[in-house]
Amino acid sequence: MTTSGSNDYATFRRALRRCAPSLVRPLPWIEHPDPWAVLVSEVMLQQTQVSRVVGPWSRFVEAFATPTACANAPLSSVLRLWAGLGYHRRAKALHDAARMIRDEFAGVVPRETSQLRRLPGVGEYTANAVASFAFKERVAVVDTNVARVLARALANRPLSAPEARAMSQRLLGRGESASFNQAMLDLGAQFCRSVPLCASCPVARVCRWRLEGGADPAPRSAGVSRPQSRFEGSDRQVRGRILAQLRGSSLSTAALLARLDGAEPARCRLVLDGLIRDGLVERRGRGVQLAGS
DNA sequence: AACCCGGGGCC
DNA sequence: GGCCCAGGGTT
Repeated sequence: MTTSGSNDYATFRRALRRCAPSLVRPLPWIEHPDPWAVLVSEVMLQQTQVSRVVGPWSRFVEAFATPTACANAPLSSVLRLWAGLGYHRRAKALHDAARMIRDEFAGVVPRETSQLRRLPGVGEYTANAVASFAFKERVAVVDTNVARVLARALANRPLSAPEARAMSQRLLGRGESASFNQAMLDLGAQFCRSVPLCASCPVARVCRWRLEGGADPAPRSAGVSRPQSRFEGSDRQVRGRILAQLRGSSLSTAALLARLDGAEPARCRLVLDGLIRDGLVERRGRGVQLAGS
């Protein structure tokens, strides 16, 4: 069988380390000294491109410099700072996480992945990312970018998520983890993209897919991210419109429905009920407003 | 395992 | 129009 030996791992590790300095992007949360600021960035970056996070992240960490400051604020304030990011349940989860940090962790972001995983909205990826980037714990971070790099450069075959995690931990070796993880993310984001840019890729000379050929071993997000349903005409789109309206001001239900022209009122009411169930919106008299106003 | 959750950029 | 994006939670 054509398994890749430890030699291949060492070769790739060296190549990555050599080009890592040229890969790093000047993003404000990289090497940021405050674990809270790192946690905020990682939650915002879930399924969201880097370019869309920079502005909201800066405003957010300025408004809430500590978990306790965020925890003491109403959810409505957090939702207003979330404008432009989407997936608003993340905003509530982060607010709830801030309250858990305040109440159960003495206001200090925990450093162990097992404790980080207890925070709402923090899954395996985010826990490992915070542990590595904020606390320099020796854990491998596997997101859609890293999974692509592993499948193409090291395996040259599709990888399951568990396989990708195991490979990444092995590739990490004993070296310092934060710069390794950052280099893997940057490589995946800038060269080993969904549509790869092999001609200019700095590790093309040690890439198994490049050397051996064959079909792309990492089509459609390398199996780590899942395909998403259509957005146009979806409930998600209506949810976004409702929250955009309520970010401006509280509204009577009638006024809200009038501002959602194009969507049937019956469906809008159901979507609104969903937002209330999610704890993002609350009723007030005959009207509705952002929760925690 | 399948489904839900934003929204803009890109082809 | 379809695919992508520093994923996580619920059923």
